[in-house]
Amino acid sequence: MNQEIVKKRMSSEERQGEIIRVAVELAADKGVDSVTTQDMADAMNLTQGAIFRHFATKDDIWFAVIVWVRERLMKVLDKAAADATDPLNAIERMFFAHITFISKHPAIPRLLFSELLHKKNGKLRQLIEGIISGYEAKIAGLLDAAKAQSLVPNDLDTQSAAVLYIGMIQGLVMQSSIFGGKHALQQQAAKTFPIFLYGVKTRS
Amino acid sequence: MNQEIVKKRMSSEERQGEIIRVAVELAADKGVDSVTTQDMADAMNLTQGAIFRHFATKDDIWFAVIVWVRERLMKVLDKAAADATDPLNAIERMFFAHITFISKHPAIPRLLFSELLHKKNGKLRQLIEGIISGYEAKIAGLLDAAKAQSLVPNDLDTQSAAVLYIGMIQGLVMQSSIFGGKHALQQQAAKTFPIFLYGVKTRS
DNA sequence: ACTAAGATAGTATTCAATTACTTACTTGTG
DNA sequence: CACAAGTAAGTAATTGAATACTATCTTAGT
Repeated sequence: MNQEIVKKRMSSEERQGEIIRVAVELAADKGVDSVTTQDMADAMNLTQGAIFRHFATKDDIWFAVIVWVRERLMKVLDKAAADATDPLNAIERMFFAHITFISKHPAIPRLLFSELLHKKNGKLRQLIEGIISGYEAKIAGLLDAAKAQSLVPNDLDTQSAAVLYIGMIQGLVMQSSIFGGKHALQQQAAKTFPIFLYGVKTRS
Repeated sequence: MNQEIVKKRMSSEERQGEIIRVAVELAADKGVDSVTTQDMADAMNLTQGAIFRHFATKDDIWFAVIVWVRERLMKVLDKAAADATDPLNAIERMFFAHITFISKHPAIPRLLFSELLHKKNGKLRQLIEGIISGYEAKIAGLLDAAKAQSLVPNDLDTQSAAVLYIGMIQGLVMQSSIFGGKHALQQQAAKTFPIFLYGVKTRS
């Protein structure tokens, strides 16, 4: 009648994947800091000790999670930028791709912007910093390109504009985490982006 | 010769104040979640148990801290807005007052945007939500007033602009927490605000 | 039958909260 | 005024619950 729902012994590689998946899921519900290895084990019908067959420390799990996020996010963003008609359009496409990505994985911003980041300066913090500053540089770079095409004014501080761009995403996430759900996020994002764009564009 | 540096028994009211002060201080260094009652006790030459003469639970301490923050912040913002020449100028003054406030108390954004917020939906979360949504409403209200004076276009979505405003602050804080210190925050803020303003203003 | 995944049952540590007791301040009453 | 009684703040030690990590045994899959 039922298929075997409970697949018993998995390879370590498979398990690592599942642990990452489950960790992301749980972080979305409870916040990164309060996810315990016991929670993870429960969520995948495993004992707590078994987790450590596949990761040496809990930090290693979060590290793997962030790497996973980076790969997925970068792929999404690159794909979005690829079809762009001009640099400003690339930013717009990246923005909405990012918002869609967050809608599907609400835990992501929490991971990147959590206290985890502020804790002791380990590899984890370095990794996250790299992602964020790389993202910022990418946006600033596109704005520089837009400047060359006179799409944005010459005196625009592209780096500051990139900070505003990142902040816009953070603000939207926080907003939707306080009030609405995912749907609200998309709608709100669509209304907020034009204001940013307007602030950056050259006046005709 | 010396005044009595070590004042022994304080009233519960005084102690509560000191606990709040010390909690804010420690949160700035170590992050909210990793401040223990022992840390607080150490920082004020008291035993850990004594803390609980003045607060029933640790959550109550954080609640009191947030209330304290709300009062201070609101006072600063109201004062800034009072001298304004027009609604847009009020927003600008509030923004820089806010940034200055954060420079002086680096723990504040951490408190408001920490995981604390996302944890179980207690009074704490409700309080923080109230502060943020109240702030947002205030900005949106000023923008509506600006609309009435044709300082901003009629079709501006003031609520979305307020989201962008809050996000701008978040982005700046994160930026400075990753890279520079306090000085960088002020400088960066001064370069970022005009972009926001430009996005909101009516074009002549 | 061999190996690696998983179970079971720990250990060590951290931390909020409590308890039993002590010390300092305050106040009502003779 | 005096001082005994009461109140409130502080201490020291402890408890109990989490929680990351480990050591040893068991078993499934090849």
